[in-house]
Amino acid sequence: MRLQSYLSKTLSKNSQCQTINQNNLLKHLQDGNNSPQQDNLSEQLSASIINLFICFRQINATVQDNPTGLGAARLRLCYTHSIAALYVFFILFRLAHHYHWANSFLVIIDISSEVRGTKHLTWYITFHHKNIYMPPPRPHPKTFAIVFERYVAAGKPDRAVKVFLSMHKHGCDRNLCAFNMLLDVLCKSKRVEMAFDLFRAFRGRFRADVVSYNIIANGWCLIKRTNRALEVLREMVERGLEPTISTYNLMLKGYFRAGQVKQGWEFFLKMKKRGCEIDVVTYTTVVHGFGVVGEVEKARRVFDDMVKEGCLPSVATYTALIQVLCKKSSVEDALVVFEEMVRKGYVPNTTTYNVVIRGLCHSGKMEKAMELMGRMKDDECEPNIQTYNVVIRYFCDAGEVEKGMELFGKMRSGECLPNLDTYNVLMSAMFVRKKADDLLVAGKLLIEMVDRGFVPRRFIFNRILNGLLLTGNQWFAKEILRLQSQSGRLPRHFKL
DNA sequence: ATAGGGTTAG
Repeated sequence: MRLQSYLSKTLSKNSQCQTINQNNLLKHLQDGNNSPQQDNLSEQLSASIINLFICFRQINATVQDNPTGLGAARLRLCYTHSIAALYVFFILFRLAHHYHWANSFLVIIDISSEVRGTKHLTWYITFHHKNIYMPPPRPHPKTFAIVFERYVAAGKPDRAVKVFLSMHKHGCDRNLCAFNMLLDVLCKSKRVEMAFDLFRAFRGRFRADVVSYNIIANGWCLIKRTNRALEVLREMVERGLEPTISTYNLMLKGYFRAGQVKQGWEFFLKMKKRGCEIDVVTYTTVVHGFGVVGEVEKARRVFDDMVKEGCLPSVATYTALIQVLCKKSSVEDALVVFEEMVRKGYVPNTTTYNVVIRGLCHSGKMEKAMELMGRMKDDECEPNIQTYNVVIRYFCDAGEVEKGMELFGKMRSGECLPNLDTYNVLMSAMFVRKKADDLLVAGKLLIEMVDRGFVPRRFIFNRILNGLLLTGNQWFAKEILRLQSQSGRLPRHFKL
């Protein structure tokens, strides 16, 4: 039992864990009910479990000291080892003297639904409420936002509504805030009609405020129905609610998104004429809006105008302009603006860098892109998952899989861990080359990603299997097949 | 506690 020896070793070494009764934990592992088959755990996974174990202790400790500030870095770590996180959660759950805090629940619900779908969501909430081991008796309101979102993403919006309506049974108020969160989740998933019906039915009861109206108006804008959004705004005014600057900004954004550039521009002029306090966000929206439809000159003009009118551009405004130039003009022009902003004392952030780096990659200037990536640290922003994914993708497209792998190696050892996309890009690149060694590497990547709780698509498995069988690597093929069956991704009617 | 500008390939 490798896991057990791991645990006892780490527990005796790590002072942070000594508050936990080792015997208790080991006994739990021995009777093993309810826990995943621990014999099948790979070494790496066992190590992650330990890591997670420590994490959860720390999360709970942190929350105890300071309920508002979570150990964000620690939390992020949990997300990269979803399976291990679930496992640890349940081990701790079974310990009589251990209890989870509301925030741990929040994290675990989020993780569980990512890995297992919506199957256990209701169970979690019910359990959360009833569990006598948990002194802070009410779930964090944010937990509900996550549950709403997961149900809606799984195509079960009515379940989300149901949970909302039964919130009070789980120890949480059905208040305006929760109502707005539900509306927002529905709107963001483009189920605006449903949100609107709900809104109309309950707006009196929950005393809908500016935020509710903004959410609904924004929802109509998201599905490009600006007329409906406008109606909502009118209604809002009729009911005596004063629109805020963000109300106007979202309307403006809606026009540009719907391709109604002319209306958008007129709306902007109207805002000016009526003496709205136009802010940077407004200008940024317009610059970006013109950019999307390819009106480089107009975007530039607005950018220049704003300074004259006494509104300084922000980093986001610069980012918008740079993106416009990358897409519709040339990377060189974009770089000029980039350097100009640096000269003026702005500090580009990760998004700005990502835009420039993407532009450079797109026009084949990989060295320059790498140079900028190195520069990011000087500006105190680290490359994030998007940065890595873009550069790796373009390296792979150019057939330089090694360079992609090099970056991938950096990711694994650093703060920024690969996601599903990263794995997919790299593995696809390996299939293109069809080298026997590549297939081995791809196979290892596959094992690693399953370990981390990602569920690879069926065809990825099949491709690797085909490749391995063609190159005569029967043994490895068998391993992969076993993995495929464990992830529930076997071909239909297939028996091992 | 809830909304609110800038990043994603073909």
